[in-house]
Amino acid sequence: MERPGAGGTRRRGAALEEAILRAAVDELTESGYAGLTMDKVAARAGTNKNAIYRRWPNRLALGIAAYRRLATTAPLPDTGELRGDVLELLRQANRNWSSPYGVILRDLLAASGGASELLAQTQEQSGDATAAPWLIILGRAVARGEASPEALHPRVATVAIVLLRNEFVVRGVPAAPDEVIVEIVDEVYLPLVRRRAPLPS
Amino acid sequence: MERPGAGGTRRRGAALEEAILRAAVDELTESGYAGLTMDKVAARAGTNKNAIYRRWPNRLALGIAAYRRLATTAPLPDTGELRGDVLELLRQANRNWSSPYGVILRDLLAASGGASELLAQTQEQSGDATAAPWLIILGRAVARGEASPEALHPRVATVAIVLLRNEFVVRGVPAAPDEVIVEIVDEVYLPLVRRRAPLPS
DNA sequence: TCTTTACGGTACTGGCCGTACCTTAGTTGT
DNA sequence: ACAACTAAGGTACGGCCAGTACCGTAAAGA
Repeated sequence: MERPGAGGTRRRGAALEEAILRAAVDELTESGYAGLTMDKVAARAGTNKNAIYRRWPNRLALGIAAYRRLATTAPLPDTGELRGDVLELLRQANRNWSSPYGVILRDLLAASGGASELLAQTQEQSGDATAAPWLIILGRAVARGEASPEALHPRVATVAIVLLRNEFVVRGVPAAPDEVIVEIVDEVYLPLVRRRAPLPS
Repeated sequence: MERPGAGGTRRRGAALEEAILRAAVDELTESGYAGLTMDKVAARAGTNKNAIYRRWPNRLALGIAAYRRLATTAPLPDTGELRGDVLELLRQANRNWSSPYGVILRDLLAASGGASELLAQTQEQSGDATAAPWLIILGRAVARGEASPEALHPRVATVAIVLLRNEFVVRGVPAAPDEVIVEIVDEVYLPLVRRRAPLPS
């Protein structure tokens, strides 16, 4: 459909792989994972399904490979104050998950049937990758005396982002309103990490 | 395949609907939503796809109707102590979500594409239904002086169950280990609801 | 008994995944 | 320069499944 230098040239190897992947990414963003069909990708890349199946074993693998192209990493905020950092991290995630990428990610997770050996290292997976930025900004907050050292625990540190993710899991597609984010921060997260209450009597 | 009184009897109306739904439930528990095909349900109910499509517009609707049959409600725990109640509620949810039902629910949620008008009132949806039991056991805890009145806020009250749900969303199928539940309770939930820290200087 | 309703049977379209097989062009080694 | 190999292109399937169409026929109601 769109061979570059039309005529005799026949693409091979990396060039063709690149074209396929680019076509898959386009299909994914336009039609989502449900609309990602092997025939359409092949047509769009100006090739046929053979070339795809020689590189990826099935549709899911292609979908995941294409998704990896979309995953972006934003720089870690550093506003000098814990509340600002937390709000910014949450708003980044909110934007990201409410974009088409978030929908695609959910579909891929569903398609891989929970047993996400394939998705495994797609960022946001593996827990560590999720926890890392939170531990960093919390570490800075502890140094400033804004947070208690006991908060430097993955389960505690990631509470805010987990609550936000829940909004997407339970309600569907659209972005969480900013009030929700503020509420998570002020009603839950900051009270939790600031100073832990002593055991009662 | 299994008409009850074989021979001349032809089922109609409610009886047939019941048989279809029962067949769909069986298929759903045996093969999950992915394995729920209209042909198999029809065969299993001893009828054909027409009878199904006269009642439900598509596969998803049938799947949801069948799922509703599986959703069970457990009685609210009342151990006389907040920690015990919380642990019990979480363990109930853990059992439920790690059973086949949890997998099916996730598939249905994914298939309805976030816009879950259909799933809407399948329990565990609509927020209120989720928050209600937590507000009740927290209310008792507040009366006993075990928790702070500020904790009687849906966002705060449901933190524990949301964190547990996250375990299922991020990691896949299997049950969360009991240590995770205990950690959620002791590291996050109880510190959060007991006594809120005052704003720092 | 006669009419209406809805079930049963069957066949079909259309979409899509994944595979097979063969032809042809580009690449590599000699 | 030529041969041998590798990988792309073309095309045609098989199989599965959702959803639709049509028709004969049993049950329910008047």
